[in-house]
Amino acid sequence: MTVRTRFAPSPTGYLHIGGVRTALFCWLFARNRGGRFILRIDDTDQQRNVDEALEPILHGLRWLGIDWDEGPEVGGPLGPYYQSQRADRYQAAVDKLLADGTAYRDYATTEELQAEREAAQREKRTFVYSRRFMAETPEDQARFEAEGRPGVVRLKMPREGTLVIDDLIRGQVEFDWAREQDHVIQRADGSCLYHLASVVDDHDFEITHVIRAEEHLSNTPRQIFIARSLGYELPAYAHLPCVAEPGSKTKLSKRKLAKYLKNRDFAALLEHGQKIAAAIGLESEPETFNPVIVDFYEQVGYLPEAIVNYLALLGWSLDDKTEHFTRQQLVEAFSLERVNKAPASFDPAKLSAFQQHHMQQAPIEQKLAMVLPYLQKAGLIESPDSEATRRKVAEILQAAGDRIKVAGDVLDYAYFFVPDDQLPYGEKAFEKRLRKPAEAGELLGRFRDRLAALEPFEPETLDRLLHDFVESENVEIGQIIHAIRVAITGKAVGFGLFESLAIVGKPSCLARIDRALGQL
RNA sequence: GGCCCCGUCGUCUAGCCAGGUUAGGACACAGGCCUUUCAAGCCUGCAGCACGGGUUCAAAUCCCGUCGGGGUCACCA
Repeated sequence: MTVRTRFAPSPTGYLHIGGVRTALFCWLFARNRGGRFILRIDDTDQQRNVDEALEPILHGLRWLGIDWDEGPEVGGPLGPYYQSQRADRYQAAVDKLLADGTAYRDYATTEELQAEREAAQREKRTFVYSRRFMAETPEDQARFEAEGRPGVVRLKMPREGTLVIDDLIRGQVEFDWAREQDHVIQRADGSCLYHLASVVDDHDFEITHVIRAEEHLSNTPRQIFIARSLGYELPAYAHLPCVAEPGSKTKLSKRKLAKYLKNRDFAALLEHGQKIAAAIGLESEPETFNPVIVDFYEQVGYLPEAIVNYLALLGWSLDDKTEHFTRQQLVEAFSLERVNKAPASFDPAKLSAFQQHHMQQAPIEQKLAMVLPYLQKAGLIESPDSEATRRKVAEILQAAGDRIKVAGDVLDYAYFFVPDDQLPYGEKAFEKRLRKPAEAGELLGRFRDRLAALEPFEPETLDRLLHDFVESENVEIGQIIHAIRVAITGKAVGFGLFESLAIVGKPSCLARIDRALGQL
């Protein structure tokens, strides 16, 4: 039997980090078993523009390399894959349920239902609908309709016995049928609700394993009831623990950004992103730019491999030591048996660590491709295709080594691209390294003259030059080196000074030193 | 509140099913080394079986209870 799994997002306009973890596990399981991964769009309740709201979700999944074998844009033999286009299938199911007596037409008003619910609460008993307005005969139906009552279709749930669900992750879970509600499956206007639609689609799409978040565990009895009533073979169920807030066990939510900002690591992650967004002129309001949303990571220049690796380890592990996986290794190693039951909280610091690790592994060519768009968007380079630009950026990347953690970090090195007369100086650094030390100006002036005569202008020759200089001047290297760095880069920190000077080039180095000296 | 689920360092986790480990790893944090700065790297350290009973020669592991946390209780998905 071919394994078939599905991920069923609603078109909400964004891809949530918790949602993508669910999608990833479904995908990994299908790929591990040589099966198919299906994308289904749960748009039964959508008024808005579905295509527009779906686009970021499809884009995010693609970016992460979570590809689907059937679904939007790729089609498939069992489509359509949009619930909004499958109304006839749901109607057929409702008709069958009605005919078999496992569902009924109900004419209770919202108020009447609410009254029953409150009464039950007062008497401290579990609410179950009295079925007072259940139409058992065509006569009942005619009467209720004559009264002008709106009718819906409800499930006629069993009122005794227990259900045992064999969950692949949680083991056997028991429910009392008597506590399950007669849920509405079809509204008065004929539209069908999620539970009915989901069960019908899982059957039609031949889903073998329903892998989803824990929040659906308590929905499972009614879905099993529907499936059984329709004579469907049940899929296997696997309920994943939820992805929780940083430092908590509560489900991660897009809306609680203000709360998460109290977490130091989370705040640092967002702030880092905002700095990059600002430099490339990207809007960064929380609706769209937010570490709970996958887009954020693409926008600031994370590696999809790093996100996937981190997310895979949120609730799953292979053993006691393996942490770093390639996509292929994950596919080979993944199994539902090793998924945890307890919620796993999202740790921004650990995500960053994975990003750093994967970035270190990335070849320079890949980093170059990642980084060029940022320089271009920031207006620092004209064309990313120019050979001279590529060579220069590659040199910077080489010299920067591990300092560039996300692609957007390349903007920390904007000083290699700005015109000499527009180089911004860090005020504190300039004060400390150039203005305050009494000898800094004179020393720097004399070093400038040596620099002017240097040929060739390379890291090795620069290194020798400076060491000769400090020896002949009889000063400590610390007395001059910081002054040079600030004069050339405007900053107190950066990668190797000699590489920096060589990349800036002799004419610019001299111009920048002259300008700094002029401001003392 | 009812029902369901869960509980090992601050966080992600290994170990639990088949009882015997100095309870292992990673991130974070602290200190050190390296060093022209910042990173990186290397070394060291800090820190955990929620609690209480029971079973047993022996319990993180099996059983019972308590406490704590989470999910869910829609004509949302």
